[in-house]
Amino acid sequence: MPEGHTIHALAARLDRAFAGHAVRASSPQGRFAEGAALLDGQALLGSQAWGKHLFCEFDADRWLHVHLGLIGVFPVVPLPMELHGVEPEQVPVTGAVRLRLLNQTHVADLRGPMTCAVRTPEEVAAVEARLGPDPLRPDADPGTGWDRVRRSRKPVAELLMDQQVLAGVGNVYRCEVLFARRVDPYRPGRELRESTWLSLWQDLVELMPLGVAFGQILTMDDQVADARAEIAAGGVEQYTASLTGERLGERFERRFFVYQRTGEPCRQCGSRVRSAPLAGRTLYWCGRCQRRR
DNA sequence: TAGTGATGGCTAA
DNA sequence: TAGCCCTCACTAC
Repeated sequence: MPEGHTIHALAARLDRAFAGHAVRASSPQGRFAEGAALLDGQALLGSQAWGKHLFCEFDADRWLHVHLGLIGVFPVVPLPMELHGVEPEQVPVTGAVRLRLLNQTHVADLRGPMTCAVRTPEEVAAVEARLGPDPLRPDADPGTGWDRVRRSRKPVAELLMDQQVLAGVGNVYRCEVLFARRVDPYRPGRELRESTWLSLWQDLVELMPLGVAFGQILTMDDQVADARAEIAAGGVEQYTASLTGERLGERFERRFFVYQRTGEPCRQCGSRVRSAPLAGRTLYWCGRCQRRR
């Protein structure tokens, strides 16, 4: 279930479990045997995310590059006490594990990724150069995304999903922020005002860190307020650190403005939420609230 | 128990 | 545009 917030949280989890020490790497499935051999025994220096791409820096200028795609998973799990410090082959494997990272206390099994490769620093830079600004990165500049949007005839809902325009935004965030700002999803990028683009960007900058902190996408005003209050009270750091899998411990009820609410009444105006395919995924929107003005 | 669609996106055609 | 990665949650039977 990877939009960008998932990958940022994953990078932090990997670092908490593995960074700073040598890691055992293997490919139980066999499809990444050569790459795993390059990483095996090297120290993990640190992990970072750019949009939906995960980069883990190992010793000797070796970078693990992972993209989960739609169906990939990479849970980081504490080893049961009886398996602490055992040899890698003694830790049971279930299913098709492309890459396993293991140390004395944790195991991380990567399954079903779209991309799993060992890269050079130059190759990592080339991947990052193709990506647009990531609202979760402090160095991100929304202006580079706007340069593409303002010249494009494509619908804004398609541009929001284009990783060269914005890195890390997936189908949930695109539908929800377009609704929140009452933007017609079919409005061509070149007809969008810059102020509208910046308001969409600002919403993402404010909402996506909540996704990282709580492990789920939060967009509804009341849930966002509750999440912010919890962060202000200082209770979230421990909560985040305890997250291991993707769906463990959902703190908030799953609830959105329009996402996956086809045919249900719009929470704002009561008219039916509509849906249609756009850019390869199902777009959800309110035809009345998001009418072009 | 089997089938299906999904919070992606690359490659081949 | 179809295939693919081959997981996971949910639904129909």
